[in-house]
Amino acid sequence: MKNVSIRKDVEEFHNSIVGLIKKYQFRDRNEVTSFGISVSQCYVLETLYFQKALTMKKLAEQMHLTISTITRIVDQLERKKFIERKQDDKDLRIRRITLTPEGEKIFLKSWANVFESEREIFENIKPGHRKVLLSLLKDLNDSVDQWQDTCKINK
Amino acid sequence: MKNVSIRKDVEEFHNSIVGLIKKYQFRDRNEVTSFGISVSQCYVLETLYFQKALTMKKLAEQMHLTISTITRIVDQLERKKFIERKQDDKDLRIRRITLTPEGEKIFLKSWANVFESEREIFENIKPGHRKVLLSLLKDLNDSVDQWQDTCKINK
DNA sequence: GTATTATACTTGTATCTTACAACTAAAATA
DNA sequence: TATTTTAGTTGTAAGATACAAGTATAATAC
Repeated sequence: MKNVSIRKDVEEFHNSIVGLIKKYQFRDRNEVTSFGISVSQCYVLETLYFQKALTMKKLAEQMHLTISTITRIVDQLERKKFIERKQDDKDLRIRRITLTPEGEKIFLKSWANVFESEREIFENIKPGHRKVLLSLLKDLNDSVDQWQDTCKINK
Repeated sequence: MKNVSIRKDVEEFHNSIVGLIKKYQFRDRNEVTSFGISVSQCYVLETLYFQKALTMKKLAEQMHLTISTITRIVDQLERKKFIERKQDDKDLRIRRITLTPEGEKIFLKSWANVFESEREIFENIKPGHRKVLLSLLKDLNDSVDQWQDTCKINK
């Protein structure tokens, strides 16, 4: 009986998560790409906006992508002059990626858009539930991190 | 003061959502693709498993993709013999997509995998918080739907 | 009852996404 | 100094996605 009910819960959980992912991917494609950058490109700009001068490796970790994938995205952004690759002074293997002023500008523009929709979505949630939601989303993020860590250990 | 605090909340909300999306995409790429199907393909199989004989249009709506994208994914799955396109009896324009036995088999296999990880993630959440999380995730889904509807009206 | 319009889907094309394996260059270690 | 490890790039290949243009069928309009 206990097992059946948790199974139902996990199913419901799964459906909600999958639903959110599909909807948010759809939202991002529509809200971001109108600014001449792709969704992945925007994520990289966002990451660089909040954490300056990251290496390719750090970027890959934060985006949950391989370094080779990051190389391609960074290539695209460099071609568009939105970021710069600079060699590290001490360790010549390392690239430090930084936003250019244009990159910052385009990011803020597209971000304003996304932020506005995020605000509308968040404000559809009953005021009394908002803080709880934020706290549970944080827990959920931690929980996925934890799961990923135990996965790595098993491999 | 009120505005500043809601702005902070929305930022936190945004970060949690983006974090979840990246992590879950990563999870899905790794858990699903080892079975010889891609993530999108698996989503289509899942949708068809729970709702038999959908049309291309219905599939597209549920996946939040265009019909032309669905055509490509369904092409791939048909080539692999995991689904069948059948013409509707009454309206010859309409295709009804159904899982083949092999399609059902491969879906259940990959789904078992995903389900297991979903269970682990869900069980990392404190037991007392689980029901609340489920309920809030549902609210959040509704909220995104609502936002998308108002978007459509404005266009 | 044909002519027009709308619907359901497919195809051509273009760009983005992503990973793996093989490579280069630099640093660390033995 | 020789070997191994680390950081990153490139070749290659498959998938993901949309838009616009096309085809076939159904619905509507007159």
